[in-house]
Amino acid sequence: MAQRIVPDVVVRRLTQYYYALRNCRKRGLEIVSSQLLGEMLNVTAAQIRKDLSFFGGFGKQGIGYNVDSLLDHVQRILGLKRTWPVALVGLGNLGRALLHYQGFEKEGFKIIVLFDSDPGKVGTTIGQLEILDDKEIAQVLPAMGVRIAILALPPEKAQEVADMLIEAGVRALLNYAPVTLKVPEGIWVRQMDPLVALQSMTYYLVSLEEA
Amino acid sequence: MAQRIVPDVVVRRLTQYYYALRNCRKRGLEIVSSQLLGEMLNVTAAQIRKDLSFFGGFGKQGIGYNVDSLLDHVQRILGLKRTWPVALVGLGNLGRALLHYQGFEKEGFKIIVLFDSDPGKVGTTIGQLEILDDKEIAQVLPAMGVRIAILALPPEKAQEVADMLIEAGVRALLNYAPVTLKVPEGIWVRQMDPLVALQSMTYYLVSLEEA
DNA sequence: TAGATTGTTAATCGATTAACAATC
DNA sequence: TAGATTGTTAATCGATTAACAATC
Repeated sequence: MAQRIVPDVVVRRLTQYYYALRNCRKRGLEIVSSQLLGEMLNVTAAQIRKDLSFFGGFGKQGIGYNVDSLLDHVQRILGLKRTWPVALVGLGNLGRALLHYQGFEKEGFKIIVLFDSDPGKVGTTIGQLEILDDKEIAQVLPAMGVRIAILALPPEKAQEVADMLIEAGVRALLNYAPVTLKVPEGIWVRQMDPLVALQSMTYYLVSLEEA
Repeated sequence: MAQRIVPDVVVRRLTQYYYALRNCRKRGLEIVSSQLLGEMLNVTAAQIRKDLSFFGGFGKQGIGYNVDSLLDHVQRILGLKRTWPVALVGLGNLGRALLHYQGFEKEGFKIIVLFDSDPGKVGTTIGQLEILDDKEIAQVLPAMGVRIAILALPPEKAQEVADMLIEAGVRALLNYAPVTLKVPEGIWVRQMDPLVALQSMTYYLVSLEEA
């Protein structure tokens, strides 16, 4: 069956369903209805059923969804049933904090290679990993099968490094640099910019004061 | 004139316009058209005009928008013409990296108070700031007029701390903990979860392989 | 004046919600 | 069987885009 095109907003919600379902499992629930799942996530039951129907019929009429089975399907759809090797570029304060964050590995994202441009850092080792020079990306990365990179570097360097990474086979970028990256079709970028997030909330704080 | 209700998606795009306009100014542009702005941001010119029209008419027919003037308007609308005091909760690796990040202060967000629950950290000082105990939030925060808090703490504690912060006057939460916070109407949360971001990209990586 | 570009209205598109037949 | 809940279609809602009169 030809896969319909799935809106990105649905894919993003699917990650929420994934966490909600794990929560159900932790609570010992065997069956969950779209109703209950919706209450957990503040979305309508209809939306959950609609979203899931993009990928198949996973429930039973009159019953609901088997938590384990649906969780398994969602994991498979999102590609979470494997370990993804990840490149981390930039080992300043933020980069090092990300490297030490346990959550990535717990969820199957394993940082296997580090890059930085600072000659003072290149060649040094953190844990098991040596910091390589940015310039080596083209040389070492393709053989590693890395499709995901985390960018934790200054905004001036972000575009240049992104270009090199994409050239070396990376297809998904988690970008902490406050820059809108220009990437070709077929490359995915998620922006992790705390300033943008704050600056869109201050709008509401102002209108709060005025009210 | 009664302010029409502005969709959140418009507010978020406004932050993008803000950065694009700064870019224009840096490049020495005096005037910019919706066309050019759109090209810089990969949105249509019509959308930019529509978005701006929520707030007023800032351009001149036949000419375009004055960069300085529009930038000024956008800053005012977003509440970026002042300094916002910020509370930071959680001083693990991530919290400390955020504290040392220069970008916040440059953009007018000043971290003025630190909280943590670890007795080993409470009472110690980073830079000018002493780390206070989470339990003191209710006591010290209200007098400070802090409306914005950054949460960089373990998921188990996030909801509890969020509740205390809101009780103490916080209205906007930048949440790095991988938890969907339950907050009352009128409180804004932006989720900064790298795992969710990665997990929604792997979906596309999988379909890439299958293609 | 002629050309350009805004601000706004109308048309289109897509996403969300409601409704309900199918069925467990 | 009666009650519950899915999967799907149709209705609604909202956001984006196109078009164009106004006007610089």
